[in-house]
Amino acid sequence: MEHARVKEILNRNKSGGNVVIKGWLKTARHSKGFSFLEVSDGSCFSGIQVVAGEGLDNYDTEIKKLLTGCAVSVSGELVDSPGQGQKYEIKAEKIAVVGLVDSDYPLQKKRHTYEFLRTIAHLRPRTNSFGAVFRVRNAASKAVHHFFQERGFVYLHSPIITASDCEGAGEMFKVTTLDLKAPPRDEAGKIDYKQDFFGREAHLTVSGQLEAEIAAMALSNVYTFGPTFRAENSNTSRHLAEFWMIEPEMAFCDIRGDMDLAESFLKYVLQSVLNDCPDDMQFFNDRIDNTVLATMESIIKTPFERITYTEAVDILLKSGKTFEYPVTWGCDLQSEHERYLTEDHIKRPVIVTDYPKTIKAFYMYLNDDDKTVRAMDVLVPKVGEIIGGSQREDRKDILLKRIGELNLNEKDYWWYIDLRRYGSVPHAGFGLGFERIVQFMTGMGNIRDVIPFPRVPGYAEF
RNA sequence: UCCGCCUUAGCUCAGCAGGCAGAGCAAGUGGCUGUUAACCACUGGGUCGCUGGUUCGAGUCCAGCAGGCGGAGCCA
Repeated sequence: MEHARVKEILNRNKSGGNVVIKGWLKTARHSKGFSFLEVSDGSCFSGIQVVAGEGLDNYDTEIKKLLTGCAVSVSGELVDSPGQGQKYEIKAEKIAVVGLVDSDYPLQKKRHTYEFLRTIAHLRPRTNSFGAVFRVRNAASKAVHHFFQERGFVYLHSPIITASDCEGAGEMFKVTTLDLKAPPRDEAGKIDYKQDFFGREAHLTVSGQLEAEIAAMALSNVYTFGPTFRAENSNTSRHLAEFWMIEPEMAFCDIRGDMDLAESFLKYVLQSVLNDCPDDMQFFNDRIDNTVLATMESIIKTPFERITYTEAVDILLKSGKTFEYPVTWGCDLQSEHERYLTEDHIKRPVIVTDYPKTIKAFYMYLNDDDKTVRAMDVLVPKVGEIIGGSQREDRKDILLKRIGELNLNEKDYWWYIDLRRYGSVPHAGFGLGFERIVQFMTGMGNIRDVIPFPRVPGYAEF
């Protein structure tokens, strides 16, 4: 008899019949003559209570000794539970002990700190919190693909190793097979990367955007969703050295279409997670952050505010608030500014557009004022910037001028410039850190707790 | 990288005025016929982060280092 998942059993509309489940004990309560075992298989937030009586042939030898964490296979009858707190329970007819635990099993029935659980990342998926996090992460991931697939976007696998050092977004990890103790040198005494694996310097990708633009110029609408690496020495609750990024790119699209896509994307993913993981989301709302459900629902319902950078600066100047970093037109918006805009002033997500060209990347579309570019940042309460995007500069002469102004080397961008020579069209896209959105939905304070195995400066265990 | 706080049993934490190292949970043993972080009793469990200093005496005071956390910068 094939075994059932706990989720399916709990969703049944009536008890009765024989079931087989396999899972791990969340807790075991032993009394004289019988035991209650709560078995979880990760299929949903809740486990199911198993009642084991002393009539079982291995009751004295095995069942009585079961501890939290033991793996079991249970077959029995699904019955209505007379106790409080659960609809059904399983009256065990046979319990096979599949895997015992040593007595130093670190997970207990009480609350653990997230700091401690990070040190046992191989066991933390078994906790309520992390089970819920990973199910929500999965649901969000599924929603990302569904959203784009339903709209005819092509999933593009952009490279993880890149030899172009022109991506320009942050510090990169080097990829090499050279002997670091004695690398080959050229005549000037510099490391000779011609002898390296790729015949040139190579790095882990910091963005798939430029490759996504290539694909968009043929397939019209594409998206990437893959691992991304930043070698920055960032020690914060919002940064990882390895994270997952989503980058859609649309041909024949301007900044307005980009904003529309970003807004419907966020709403879609949030709604999908609410639909797929109601119990997990209820848990986050009850135990982690009692505003997550209300915030998500209001984001889904309310149109996002849209303001320009210039308007944002005005709002900040007129706010009467003193910020640690003073606001002037031309400065980059700091976390405190973004938070004031989205949390205090507008009180919902806001898309800020048309930033000064001096604080944005070379590839963003230059406005007619010659001062601002068609960039857009989506700011949400609590997290701040969750999406950053832009309409891309599709005019070759202006792109070349911008590359010159920023003292970049045209040669490094030869293929990117080529795209502006061969059938160039207006196009736009954005980037989104996947963990940021999972953080936002779950209310988890530290980004290290929404990815199974976090990589941060000084730490890559597991 | 900068600023601040923290580090005592497997976990969460007390401890003070510088004078024998504590509790709850977990684990072990026993008890209990419906539990829900079950309950009751008993037992075992410690390099008080590391190094140095002050002192008759340091978990406690001082310095340095390491690790963790929070905030900031960089950024998604």
